[in-house]
Amino acid sequence: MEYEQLKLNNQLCFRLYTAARLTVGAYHPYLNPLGITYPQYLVLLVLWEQDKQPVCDIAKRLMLDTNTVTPLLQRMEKSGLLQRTKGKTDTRQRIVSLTEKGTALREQAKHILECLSANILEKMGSLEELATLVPTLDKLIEGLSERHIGC
Amino acid sequence: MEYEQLKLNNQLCFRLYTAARLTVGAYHPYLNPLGITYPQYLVLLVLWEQDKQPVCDIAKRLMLDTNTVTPLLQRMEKSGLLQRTKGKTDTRQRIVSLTEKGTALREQAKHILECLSANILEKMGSLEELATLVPTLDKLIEGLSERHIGC
DNA sequence: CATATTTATATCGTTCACGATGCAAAAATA
DNA sequence: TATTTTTGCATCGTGAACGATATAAATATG
Repeated sequence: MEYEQLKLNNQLCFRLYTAARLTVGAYHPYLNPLGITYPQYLVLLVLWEQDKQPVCDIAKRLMLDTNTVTPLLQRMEKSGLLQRTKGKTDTRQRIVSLTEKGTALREQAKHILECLSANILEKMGSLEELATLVPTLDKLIEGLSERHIGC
Repeated sequence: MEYEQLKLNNQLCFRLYTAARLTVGAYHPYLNPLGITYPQYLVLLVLWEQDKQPVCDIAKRLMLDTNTVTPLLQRMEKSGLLQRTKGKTDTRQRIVSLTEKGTALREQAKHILECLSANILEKMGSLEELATLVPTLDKLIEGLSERHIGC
């Protein structure tokens, strides 16, 4: 079977790609009413944990480059979720801070994961099995993230 | 811990999203020289398994909608990898068939997975561990794919 | 102190994803 | 057969991702 490896069903990456797409899609019914997208939700998660971070730190946290994060933040600023102010010690930096609206969303987002979990539990039977993915995904991510994002 | 669930590190979806991004990114050094992107590679995988399929079947196989697949195929047609001809029995259909160029790429793509595996093995230590992801990802995908893509 | 390098962010172009919508052909139903 | 519904594909708009490149400020080096 010379081309056995070239079968779609033999490819882990396709599964990751699909699982990620579908999982992000599963957030849509919950995020759409809040007026945010999944990547925007990720930014909010980071800022809810700690407000007032430079673009760079947010990017590092999300393992994204600034050329992805900057426009994302600009859109979020335009929709009133956050503000970007010039850094004081380092004027190159842009400090991102939540607005009231951005802060308030936390309350509404609090139950998303519960709802989602219940939803998936119903469809998959078990949540524990999903939890087993975590350590391996973390190893994979660590192994693949060796491209040094500057900062 | 009222907001414990809203911590980035507690979220499986973020891991899937990141792992998928990084894994697709790992294909880049191999696909870029061939002049194709990862989604285009997926289309080729499908067509290499079976040539001359309607758009719909390809979309179903990749679990994507036609509004994603159609432009993808159009770009691939423009770069000479495939052709889209009107179906004979059903004139609504567009039958997608590989060109010589598209067929020939299979030979060059044959070793990508080996190289990639070696690469990841070096960074992660084990490939078996990655294989353990597969059944769980499949269950997750099946659970989440209940939105009926027409066809 | 002057120059070179690095760093933080931004801009641009291309390619996905995907919701919404449109349209013509096929199939189902009246 | 006439009409409705479904199906297969396409188009449009928006928001990511990401490679390449630019710019100014900070830092390192001469």
